[in-house]
Amino acid sequence: MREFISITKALSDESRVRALLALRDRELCVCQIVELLGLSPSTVSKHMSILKHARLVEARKERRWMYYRLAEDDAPAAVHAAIAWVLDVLSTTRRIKQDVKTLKEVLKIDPEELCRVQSRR
Amino acid sequence: MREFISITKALSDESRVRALLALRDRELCVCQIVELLGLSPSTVSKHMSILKHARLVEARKERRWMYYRLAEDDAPAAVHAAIAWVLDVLSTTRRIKQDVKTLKEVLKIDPEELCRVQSRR
DNA sequence: AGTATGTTTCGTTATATGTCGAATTAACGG
DNA sequence: CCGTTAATTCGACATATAACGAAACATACT
Repeated sequence: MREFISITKALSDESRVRALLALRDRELCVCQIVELLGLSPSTVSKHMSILKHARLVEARKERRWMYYRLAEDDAPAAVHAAIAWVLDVLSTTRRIKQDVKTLKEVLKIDPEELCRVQSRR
Repeated sequence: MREFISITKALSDESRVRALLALRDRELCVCQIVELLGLSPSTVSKHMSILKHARLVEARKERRWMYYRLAEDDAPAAVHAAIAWVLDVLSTTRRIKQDVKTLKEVLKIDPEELCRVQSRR
């Protein structure tokens, strides 16, 4: 039950759901998610840690960057079912389709360049 | 997206999830759910209205009683998928199995008698 | 009409959550 | 080492949520 509630709580915020769906096709580093959502790095970091505690995403640190990706096969069955449900229900919504477009632009920018731009704001 | 978040928010509270699962096999009136959850009638009423707004449950008034039941076929696909997921993940948990037992006892009591007992507390 | 009963709404309170900016930590580059 | 940079943690604030009891509402019984 605890595990289930941690999943539904994680999925009960629009920004977190958008972040989760953004990881559909590839991993992303925090600054890329910051760019997509338009939130502060600290807020995004908090969101990602909530998704991670729910085991919906996994993380990997490489050099200075933290990469997040969707949960893989070692995650609980409840997590896989949740992800499948989210993808099924939301992939075709306006908001998520817009995010796909935005992401395409974000991915064109070199991550180092992206972080540098953000730190100047 | 709005619809989806209303579903996940509804499912992000343990009492609401327990109430939802209690409706698995039959409709229940508010006083029966009150008895199961051990919360005040006003709190249970609020919970049920949140489940109803998310379209996870439907309501029917008969005489003095308000009966709630699981959403039926006319509900959105996202709702059905959510209910299927919840049932699949939680039916076998300790808490829910205990609720099934408690419910069996509650159902033995005539609803009128149950309400009378509650109003004396 | 008047009273009892089942549920909901309202007002209040305590706790939880989302957000930011500042401070801190971790990793790299000179 | 020391400064730079990416991310996280901390502290603060505003808003949202879960809970209750009191009041209001709706229905039935006499």
